[in-house]
Amino acid sequence: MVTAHTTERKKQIQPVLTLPQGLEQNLAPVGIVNGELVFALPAGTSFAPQSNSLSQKRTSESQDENQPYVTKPPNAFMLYLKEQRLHVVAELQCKNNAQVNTVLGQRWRSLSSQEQAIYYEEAEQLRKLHAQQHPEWSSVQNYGKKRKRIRRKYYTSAEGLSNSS
DNA sequence: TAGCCTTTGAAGTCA
DNA sequence: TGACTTCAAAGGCTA
Repeated sequence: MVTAHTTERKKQIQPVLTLPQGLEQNLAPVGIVNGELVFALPAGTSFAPQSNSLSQKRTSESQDENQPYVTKPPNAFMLYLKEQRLHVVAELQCKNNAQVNTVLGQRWRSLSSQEQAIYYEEAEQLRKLHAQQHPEWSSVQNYGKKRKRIRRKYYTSAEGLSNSS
């Protein structure tokens, strides 16, 4: 199931879960969850969250253990980071994420509670959706796997098609 | 090439 | 119940 943001919001938020090209147009909405259209993926089809090559890699690693890797749902600040990172990178002319994230942390704290509430609400919906999709999942399952990761800076649409869900 | 840096928040464990 | 730990994103940097 994939949630698409179709409702108007005070602040435009890009979809956190981005479908590979060509797949989105083949989907039909199957319902509405929290005011958002929910799509069902075709049988045997999975997708990867945007820029989630790492998750895809983790999935393949975990498949050795017959345990599909389920990524932790992002919190409100993570959603804010994802949305604003490119703006700050362009603004600062700096791709150092440690520095960029420091700036975004400061900006996050300077946001009004109303502005932050948009992201909290978004994160809450993603948590609920995640809980529906993976009712048995616990964040503890991912402990100890982060530092075993193999990082790849880029991913292809083909990679994005083969993530677990 | 694996892991750190850097941020906030969620969620889990433990005393 | 509070303190603590780990992971979520992300790409440059370091050993």
